[in-house]
Amino acid sequence: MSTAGDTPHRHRPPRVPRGQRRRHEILIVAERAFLGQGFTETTMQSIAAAAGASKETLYRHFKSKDDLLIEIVLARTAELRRALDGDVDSGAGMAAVLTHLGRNLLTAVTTPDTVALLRIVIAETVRNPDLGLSLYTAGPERTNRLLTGYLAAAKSRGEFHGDDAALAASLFLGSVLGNEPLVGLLRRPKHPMTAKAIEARVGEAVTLFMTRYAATPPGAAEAAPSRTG
Amino acid sequence: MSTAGDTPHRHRPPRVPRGQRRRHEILIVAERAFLGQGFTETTMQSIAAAAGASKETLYRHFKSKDDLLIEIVLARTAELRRALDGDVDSGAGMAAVLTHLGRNLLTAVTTPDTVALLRIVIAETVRNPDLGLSLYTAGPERTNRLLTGYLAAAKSRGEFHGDDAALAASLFLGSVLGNEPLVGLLRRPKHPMTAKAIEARVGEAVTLFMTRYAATPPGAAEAAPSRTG
DNA sequence: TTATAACCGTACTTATCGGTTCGGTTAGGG
DNA sequence: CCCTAACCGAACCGATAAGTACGGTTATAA
Repeated sequence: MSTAGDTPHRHRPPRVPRGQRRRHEILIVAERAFLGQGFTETTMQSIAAAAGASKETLYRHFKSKDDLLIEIVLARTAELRRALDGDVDSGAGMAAVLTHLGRNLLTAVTTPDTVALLRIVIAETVRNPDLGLSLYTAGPERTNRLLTGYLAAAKSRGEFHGDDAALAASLFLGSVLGNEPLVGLLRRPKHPMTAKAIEARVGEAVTLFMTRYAATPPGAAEAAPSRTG
Repeated sequence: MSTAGDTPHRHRPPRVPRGQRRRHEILIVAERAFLGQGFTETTMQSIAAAAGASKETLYRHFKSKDDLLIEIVLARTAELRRALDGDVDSGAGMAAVLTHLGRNLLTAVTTPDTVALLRIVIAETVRNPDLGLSLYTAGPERTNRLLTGYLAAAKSRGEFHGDDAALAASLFLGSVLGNEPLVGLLRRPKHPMTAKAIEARVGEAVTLFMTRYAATPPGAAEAAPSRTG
C-alpha cells in the first residue's frame, strides 16, 4: 500500500510546510479570523482548522490566545508607524502636506480592516491596557506629534501663523476625521467613503485650516481672534 | 413582637421593595456594574448580589443578560437625545451656540461613564449590531443633523456663509472633539480634560469656524476658497 | 386571616472554550 | 536509511458563567 500521498484517515488538506514559516502563516490566518469575526468570537480551534494545523502547533508557536493577538496588533502598529513617517517630510507646501496627510488618514480610518482591529483593541483594552496604549501612541498620538512638529517648523518658516501648534494640529486632524472613526465602530460593514467624498472633505478641512492659520494675504486684516463671550 | 425586621436565618440586608420598583433598581445596579467593570466581566450573579436579589428575580424582569444591556443602552440613548435637543434652540448668536454645543459635547465625550458605555457598545456591536446603530443615530448622527439644520437656518439669516452646511457642521464637530473619543477608548482611566482645557479647545474651534464661515466683516475680501491642487 | 405572587438562597444543568496530553505520522538533515 | 523534531487529530481537563429549578419565605391585597 502507499506509505504516503493517500488519505490515511480521510482526505488530508495539501501538506503544509514546516519550520518558522508555519508561524507566519498562523499569524496571517489568525489575523484574518480576528478581523473578520472578532477576537472573542474566534476560537483557537477554528484558527487551527483554517490554518490546516492542530492546536498543539498553535501553542508551540504562541504562548496563548492573548499572545497571538498582541503580536498581530504589534505588527500592525509597527506598520502604521512606518506608514505615517513618510507623510510629512515631502518638502511640499503646507496645503499640499496637509492634503496628503489628511487623505491618507481618512482613507486609513475608513478601511474595514483598520476599523475591525480598532474595535478589537478597544474591547480587549479592558483586560489588557497595553494593547490600547500601544495602538494609541502609534496612531493618534503619533500623528498629532508629527503634525505639531511640522507646524512648528512651518511657523519658523513663516508658513504657519498660530500660537499653539499642538492645538492647531489637533483641530485639523479632528476636522478631517470628523466622526468617521465612530461611524465604522458603531455601524456594521457599510460602504467606506468614496474617494470623491474623501477628497471633498479633506479639501474643505485644508481650506478651513489655511483660512485661519496660513500667512494672511497682503492687504487683508489679521485674522480676528476675539469673540466676546 | 416584630413581625418583620428580625433575622430569620442570618442577618438580612435591609428589606427591599417589591413590584415594578425592583426592576428599576436592578437597572441602576447593573448599569453601575457594566460601566465600572465592563459587560463581559460582570456576571449576573454579581449583579444579583449587588442588588440584594436572586438570579431568579433578575430573570423574572429581564429575558437575558443581553436584554438587560439593551435596556440600559436604550435608556441612555433616550437621555442623550433629550439632552442634545435643548442645545441648539437658544436663540443666541452663532458663535455662542457653537460654543455652548461644543462645550457640552466635549464634556460629555470625556466623561468616564460615557466612554465606558461607548466601549461596551462598540465591543458588543459585533454580536448585536442594533446596539451600535441606536447609539450612533442618537449621538453623532443626531448631533450632525441638529447642527446642520441650525447652520442652514443661519445661512438664510445671513449668519453663515458656506455651500455645504452638513460638511461645515461635521468639520466643526470634528475639530471640537479631535481624537478625544479615542483617547478615552484606548487609554485607561486617565484624568478627563480640565474645564479650562475644554474651554480653550472649544474657543479655538469656534474661532476657526467663524473665521471661515461667519459673515465676513465689511471691508475684508471674501474668504478665498480656491487652492489649486 | 389566607391566598398568591414576588422573592431569596442554593444547587444544578449545560455549554463553551482555553489550554494540555498523547499516540501515531511525516519531513528532512546527518 | 534513520533519527528527531515538528506535526496532526482527538480526547481530555478545568474553569467559568448563563440560565433553570426548587423549596422555603415574606409582603400584600382580598
